[in-house]
Amino acid sequence: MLYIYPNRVETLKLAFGAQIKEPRAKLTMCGRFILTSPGKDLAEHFGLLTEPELSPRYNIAPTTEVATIRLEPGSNSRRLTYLKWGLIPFWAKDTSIGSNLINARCETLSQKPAFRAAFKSRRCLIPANGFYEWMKTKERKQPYLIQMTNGSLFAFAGLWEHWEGQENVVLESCTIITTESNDFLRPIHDRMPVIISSKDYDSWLIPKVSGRDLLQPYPSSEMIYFPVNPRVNRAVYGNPDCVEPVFRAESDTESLSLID
DNA sequence: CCAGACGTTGTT
DNA sequence: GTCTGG
DNA sequence: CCAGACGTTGTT
DNA sequence: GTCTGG
Repeated sequence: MLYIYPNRVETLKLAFGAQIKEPRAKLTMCGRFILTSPGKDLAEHFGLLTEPELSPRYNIAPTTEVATIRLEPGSNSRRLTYLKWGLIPFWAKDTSIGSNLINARCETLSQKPAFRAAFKSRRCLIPANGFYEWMKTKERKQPYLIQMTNGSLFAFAGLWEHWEGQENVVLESCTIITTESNDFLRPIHDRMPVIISSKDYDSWLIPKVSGRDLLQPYPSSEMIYFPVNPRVNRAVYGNPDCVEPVFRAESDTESLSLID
């Protein structure tokens, strides 16, 4: 029909009536994070009974399995399990909706059909040592890593779901809740993931508490961010140099050079 | 009543 | 499953 | 979140 | 532009 090779972009613009846009310099939302602490540290931080086997992950992407902390059914002990990132509601006919539900707005959790049930009774914590945001310029997408000032382990507020497909296929999945940004991140973006203070872990996980009051922007004073190696842009690339700080030249035409 | 959506982010 | 739109 | 695909027919 | 896969 209209797919002609050499001038593919121009052809597609014609095909889809695309407008030519000038991207603006602005950070986008959290859809990628890291978990690098050893299992021993997670066990300590979350009070796990057994020490999990973990290898550091420098580029955790949607649709992959992520480590989560949930309450053991029937008890209040915490357990680490892996869930697919991208929530699949129990009523979904197939799993394709999941990749759209990697985040959930905290303001509407109790109204949205996709999250309402999970918000009542299926909460989790998602351990992380940092998350990525991207600055878009005309030339490139520059990733930034956002962390606690001391680089320590923390936890996103999450929800999870149980889904059953045909032939006994069972899938458990999760989503990360977002809220308005704190003062530190607001100038560059108006949303950020909800981070739960360690003193509030039980309040979040035990669903008898409403939990609404915990879904606040985390304090600015405890956060830092810096530009990192753009190799992290590829979701399949997971080497430690993802978190390598880079010095961003003022001019877009200059290449990036490493600090240190 | 049935059919179809059910979500976020970002743009314009 | 449950809500909205027709 | 970003990267990469984005289509059909037929045949080997 | 918009959807899918990671």
